[in-house]
Amino acid sequence: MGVGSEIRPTEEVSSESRPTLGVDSEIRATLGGDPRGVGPFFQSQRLEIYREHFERLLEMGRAYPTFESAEELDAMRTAARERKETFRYRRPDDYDHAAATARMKTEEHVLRFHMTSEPVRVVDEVLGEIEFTDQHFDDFIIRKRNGFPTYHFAVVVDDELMGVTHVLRGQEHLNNTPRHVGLQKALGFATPTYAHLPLIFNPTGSKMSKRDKDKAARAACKEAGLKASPITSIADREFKGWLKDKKSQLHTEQLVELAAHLSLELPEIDVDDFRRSGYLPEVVCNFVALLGWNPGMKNDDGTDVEKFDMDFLGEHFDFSRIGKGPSKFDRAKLLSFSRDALAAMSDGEFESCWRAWCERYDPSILERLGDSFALAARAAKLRARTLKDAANAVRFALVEDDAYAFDARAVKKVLLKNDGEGLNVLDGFREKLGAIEPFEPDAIESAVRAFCDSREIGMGTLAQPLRVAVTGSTVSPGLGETLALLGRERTIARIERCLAVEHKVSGG
RNA sequence: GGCCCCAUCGUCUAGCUCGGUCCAGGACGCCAGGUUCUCAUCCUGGAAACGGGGGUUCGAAUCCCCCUGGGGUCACCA
Repeated sequence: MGVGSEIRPTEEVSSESRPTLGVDSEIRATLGGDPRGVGPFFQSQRLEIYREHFERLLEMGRAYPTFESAEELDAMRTAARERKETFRYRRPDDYDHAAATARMKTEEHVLRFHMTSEPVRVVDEVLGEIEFTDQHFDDFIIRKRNGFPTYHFAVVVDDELMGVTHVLRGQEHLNNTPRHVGLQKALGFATPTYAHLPLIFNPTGSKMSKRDKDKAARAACKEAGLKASPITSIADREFKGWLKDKKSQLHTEQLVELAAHLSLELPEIDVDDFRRSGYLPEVVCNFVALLGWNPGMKNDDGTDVEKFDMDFLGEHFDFSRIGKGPSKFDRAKLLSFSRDALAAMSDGEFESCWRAWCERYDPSILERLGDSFALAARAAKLRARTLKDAANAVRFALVEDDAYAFDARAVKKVLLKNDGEGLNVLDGFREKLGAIEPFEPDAIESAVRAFCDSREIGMGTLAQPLRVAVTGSTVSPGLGETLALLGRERTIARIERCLAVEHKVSGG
């Protein structure tokens, strides 16, 4: 969801960027820097800026070089674990700064920040005051062997230079805060206001992560026993590497294609995933805001205020009402919010939203519906939980007239029962079809009603056989809408096909 | 394991700051009815929670302590 992430000016920003509530596009638009002089936004281009601050820290003795290899550090960690101790890198008591800085001129090294043992008090807007006392601070790395700053160093410098006053991030960053504060103090920077937001979990209880999509896809691939890449957009070699490395990620486009190939529903994680799944952006915003925050207001009918827009959020949002505990992402409730929002739209609004979604994600729907799209939108609106889901309501109209199957139970119950009463009624009504004018929902329903009245039968006695005849199932939108959507020709064709096919069944 | 954070129905939460109006309210989901040509919608009703134990108090969901539970974090990732 991007909530736990920070948008950092890293080397990887362009490939790994996540559109987070529209912020990303702005940042990308100014990658080279902006009029305030805060850019450039590529770490490689900022190295000179960082270098200056590394120097300062080095001079005041708060930064120092260390020369252990990654393997040596690993060994030290393992040894510490065996002694049941937490591994902490601390500057040796006999550390000789002059010697070390001389040595760093010729040897590969990393730079570490020397944390003092002075307690760090963090004032967090949602958690309150937290004191990180113990001497458990370690001297963390601020510059890697390759000369690039680590995240901890980069955030602190970048935030200062960008004039960042408020840092909102996931609670997973809470333990990093004393490091950042320590760095800020050493560098003489101001400490921004911190607000650590509660984490969001999957219904299973695991942390919601952008890697979840890869995880799901990987599991499906293994399930299917796939050894080689099934699609051209993923090179075989890349595919195999991805299968093996649990931390690797494919591009969204590749994942989407792979999921389609496996008929797998990818979990929605990024804002874009939700859009693809047919959720309105404003609904997602509303829902996510409600995870961990609550306006604490009542509606006139005594229910809680839960549905609101960005304006409301802008006016009422405040840190003090943010929950402290993590929350699980409840798909069912999101779906409910989504359905309500779609249903609350005018027919016209829904039609254009759905059309836009189809254009972007499934143009074939547009082609198949053609001029009937508006009618289909009307039929689908009340039945759609998401824009993606909308097509299901009118699925019957998307297939060829002889390509849908008749549900066996429906046929038995609706058409064949009572010596084929359904088929007889259907046959009787078929003749009336030519006379309905215009062939639109209201007129069609009137005709159905009139026919039933004249025969003194209930609406259902005709409606259900008709529905099964033209859709193959007992479920569809209102009868008028269903028939109108197909049009007169197709309706008649479908009824005739049904009568022909079922004749054999009932005869046998 | 060390450190840090958290703890009300299955889920999201209101209530906790200023203890009594809370035998705990709402929403989603679930169950049972009703309306309707099916589905969906809509309406009515229902089951469902203050993790446990100690305090403080006339009185605790609300304050304090302990336990338990959940989570986060311990990288030359961000």
